Amino acid sequence: MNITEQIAQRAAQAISALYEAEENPNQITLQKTKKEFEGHLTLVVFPFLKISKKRPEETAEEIGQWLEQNEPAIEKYNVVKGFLNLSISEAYWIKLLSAIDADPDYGITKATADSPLVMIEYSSPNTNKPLHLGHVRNNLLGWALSNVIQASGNRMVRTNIVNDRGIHICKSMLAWQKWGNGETPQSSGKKGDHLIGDYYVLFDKHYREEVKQLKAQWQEQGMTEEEAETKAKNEAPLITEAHDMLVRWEQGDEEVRALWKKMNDWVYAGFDETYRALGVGFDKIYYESDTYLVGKAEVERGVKEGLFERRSDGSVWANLQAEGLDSKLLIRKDGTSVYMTQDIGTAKLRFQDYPIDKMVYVVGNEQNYHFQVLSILLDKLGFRWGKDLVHFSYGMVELPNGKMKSREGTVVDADDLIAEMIRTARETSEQLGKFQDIPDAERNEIARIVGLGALKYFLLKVDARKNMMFNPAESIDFNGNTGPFIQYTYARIRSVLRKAAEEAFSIPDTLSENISVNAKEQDLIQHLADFKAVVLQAGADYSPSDIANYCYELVKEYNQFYHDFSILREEDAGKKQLRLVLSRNVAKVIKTGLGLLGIEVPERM
RNA sequence: GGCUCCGUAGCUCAACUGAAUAGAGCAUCUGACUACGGAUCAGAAGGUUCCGGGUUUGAAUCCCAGCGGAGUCACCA
Repeated sequence: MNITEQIAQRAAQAISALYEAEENPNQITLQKTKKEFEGHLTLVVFPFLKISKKRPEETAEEIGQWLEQNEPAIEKYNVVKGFLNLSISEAYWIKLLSAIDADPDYGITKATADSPLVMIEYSSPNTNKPLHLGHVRNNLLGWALSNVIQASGNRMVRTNIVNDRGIHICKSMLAWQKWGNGETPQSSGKKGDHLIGDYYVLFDKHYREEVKQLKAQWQEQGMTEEEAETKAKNEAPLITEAHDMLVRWEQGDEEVRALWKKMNDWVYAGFDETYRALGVGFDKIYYESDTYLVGKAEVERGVKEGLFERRSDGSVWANLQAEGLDSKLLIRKDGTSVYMTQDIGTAKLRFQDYPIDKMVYVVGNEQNYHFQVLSILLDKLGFRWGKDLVHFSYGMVELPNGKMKSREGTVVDADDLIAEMIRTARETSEQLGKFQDIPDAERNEIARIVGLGALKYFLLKVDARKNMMFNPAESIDFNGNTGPFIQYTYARIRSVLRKAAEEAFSIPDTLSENISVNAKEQDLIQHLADFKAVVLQAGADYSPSDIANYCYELVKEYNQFYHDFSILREEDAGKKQLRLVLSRNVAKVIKTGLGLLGIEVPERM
């Protein structure tokens, strides 16, 4: 139990003892005392006035007195209007710091065999184009979130669902057959996913050309513009060929399947490289080509059980009017499956593979409606985690000059972005003369850690729900609330500790309780103590952005403290020792927090 | 148009369940260096929390109406 919970419980006791009330202690919340006032924790007494039937000041005074007498951790209190400010004793702070210091796994709750099993799905790429900035946000959020959930005592399975089938892949395949001249990643030196993406673009280019010509031709023959355009889009030879190919794929045509496999393998090799660079990974990968038939079978079961209806044209629908939604298509009239069907199939397979207690989908907010429907459908089909599946919905990434649009070439490619971040990190460090005594291999490694840290932190510090602005120039700013700034602070702390060791300045096993603790130090200990309570134990309720901003807050405190330390460094040894213990713990907390976010920290930079 | 989300300093973002004078960074301005790591630190300035009502002892936060932006409403995924 942390100090905030402890005092809250005591305050609940105080209230029931003083006013004979039966209020449940859950109602009592303490907050950190604002800087302007004396104290560490503040109890707002307004909610209890109905029980005490006294004025705010009087009520606060009475509770304060009771706590001072009955709770040893509380040294004194003061009352400002309806706010009861409580001060925790120095002895208690030191005890707390020692406890934090003594626990090597501070902040992490390990899962046991009985812990809930949480499955998370993230990334979910299409195989017809490389990953872009939007995927980067997805991957980093997914990875960080899975770490947070795992660190709060859950068993974790990370999964990816790859959309490896459909008309879009056929387009790339067709273009490659027509104009590829047998190009391979080996022959051209291109990353596989980029190579396939290029053919997808090529298909689109030729297709649009065909549409344009046909449209003009048919307009001349007397069709209206709209008629001609629709007809051209549907009947252009290229799109017909692509459709034929999809049909052959569904029929299991050997030639098409072989080509499909070959090209998908190139893409996977490319994706793996990007995932490795981002530092994310998966325990299990699902492919839609394996799940769509399962989904269709589940839907058929639903029809038999009367959950869904088959219309006269053969299509299958779920009527969700009872839930306040429309009808949703599940199987087309030609018998092929849609997105929803595939997600149902994937869910079924996952449920077979693992005893899932909780399912988390990390998917963009443009699919909010889809997941609302999926939740209802899975529930109807009898999956026990269907009803309360979590759609961890995140906003779009926008650029200073507008949205990313593939047609307009404003898509920020993930691989390009990563390379650019590393390059900038390296250049900046060299310009600042940071790399003077460092061998080349280590320079590269530091540039990689710092560049990626900048990217990750920039994307994770923003509330996931919100659309965010990605400014490439600002992202690699090494000052302020940025990854590099936090990494830098960590490296400085390590440096302090190294020097202490060189001077044979020992850190005592137990801190004697007569060492005085100043307000700033108390503040830092408070931060450390809160880490577990506020950020980690609450688990999945807390998002990566909470942890990111928390780390930054801690670093700011440390920097102030560090500044004081330079002025007061000749002070007595006791204080110095305490400060070294603090440095060590600040380092530990920063490292843990960044680790959860998937951000590496260099020892020096 | 229906539904969902968002609107906070010039810009990018915080503010946990409603709580004290709404906080950071960037940019701007003023200071501190023969530098314990200057990728630094101290300080200043910057706000009608989109507008209007309501609930409450108390509202950026909850409710209603409006304005602005985004997403979605495919036999695409």
